[in-house]
Amino acid sequence: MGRSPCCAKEGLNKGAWTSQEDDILIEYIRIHGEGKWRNLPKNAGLKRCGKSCRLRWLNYLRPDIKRGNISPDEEELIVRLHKLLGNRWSLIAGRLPGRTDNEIKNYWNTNLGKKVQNQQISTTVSIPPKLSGHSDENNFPPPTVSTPPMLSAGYTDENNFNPPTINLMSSIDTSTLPSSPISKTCTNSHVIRTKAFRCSSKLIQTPQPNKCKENLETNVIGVGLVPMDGHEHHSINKPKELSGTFDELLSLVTSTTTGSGDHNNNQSSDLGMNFNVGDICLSDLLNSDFSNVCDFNYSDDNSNDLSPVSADQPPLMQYSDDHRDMLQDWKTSNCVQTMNYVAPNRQYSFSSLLNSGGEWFEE
DNA sequence: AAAAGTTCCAACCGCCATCTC
DNA sequence: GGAGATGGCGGTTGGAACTTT
Repeated sequence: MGRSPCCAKEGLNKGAWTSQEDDILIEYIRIHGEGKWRNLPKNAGLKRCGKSCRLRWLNYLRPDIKRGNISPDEEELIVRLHKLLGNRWSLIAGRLPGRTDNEIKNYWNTNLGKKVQNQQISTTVSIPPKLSGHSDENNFPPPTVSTPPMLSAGYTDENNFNPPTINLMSSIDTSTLPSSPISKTCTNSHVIRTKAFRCSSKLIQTPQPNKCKENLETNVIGVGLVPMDGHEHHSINKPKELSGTFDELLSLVTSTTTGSGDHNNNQSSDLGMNFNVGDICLSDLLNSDFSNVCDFNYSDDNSNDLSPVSADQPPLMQYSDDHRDMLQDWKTSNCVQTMNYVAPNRQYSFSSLLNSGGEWFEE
């Protein structure tokens, strides 16, 4: 049943690699580059399965592998990413330069999994869902964050397309949340998916939304993350390729501990994972455990101020009539799919979008 | 000192998505 | 469009290293 093995197993070495084998593999890849794994053993003279060669290279021999213990910052980041992504180790590893998915997986299975499980048990038993600044008896570092990550890409020029700003603030204190859809979303969490998805870069266009036409200069499915590489400036009339990466989106969430959320630091090529909504549904992200990832502080004023506020951050969104109209537009149009909202000089927070109504994400 | 138990992690395995013909 | 090839992923395993008894 299923596929045949990737290679004939007869006569192949298994188990630990010898230094000679390592040298052969390194030398071969130095000359020929990566890829063609199936042919590599034969061409290189290795008695190994191609997959084994690939794994050895990726997990151990690659020159950019970072050795040594996982730092507390890395650990914290892993926890946060795992809350967001589940067991998608390769994606998590993509946020940790020099770390491999295998290493992170092992580290999780041997360390963090137990810690988190213990933490969750204790949380379930007696601890109210206050997620910031907690301590626990297992010495598990809490996901406290000193600086809220804030992507302020913004819009700089009507003629130069820039993505809408999404502000994701780290580490939520749900005890301050009003009883609102957002809090329900946050506390009723689950992990997005357990299986990695693969995406390819595609040009995606959607029908012009009726009401948003004035404001939507483009029709790009997604969260509107477009690399701000400073090289390519899109014309406002030009269909935009959805070239924002999942990595970039993650950087919004995870920038607090690593600084990787610096949006000027376009790392999209690092992960090489472009995403589109067909692959990574926004609703998936919303359903994920942002409650543990995002930092929202709500004012008690429920009037017009739906924006998250922070003591040391200016309001992320000035909720004006324009915004209310815009949000209404979004609700009544297919702007769920077209969130590349061109609004010069304005910033919209992700949470504000959330607050504007979960009904967006219904079909 | 040695046996037993535990932890850790490199490597293997099967499955799946994408690519290529 | 279909089938096989390929690459990549996450789950699992096996054994070395370490700790405890």
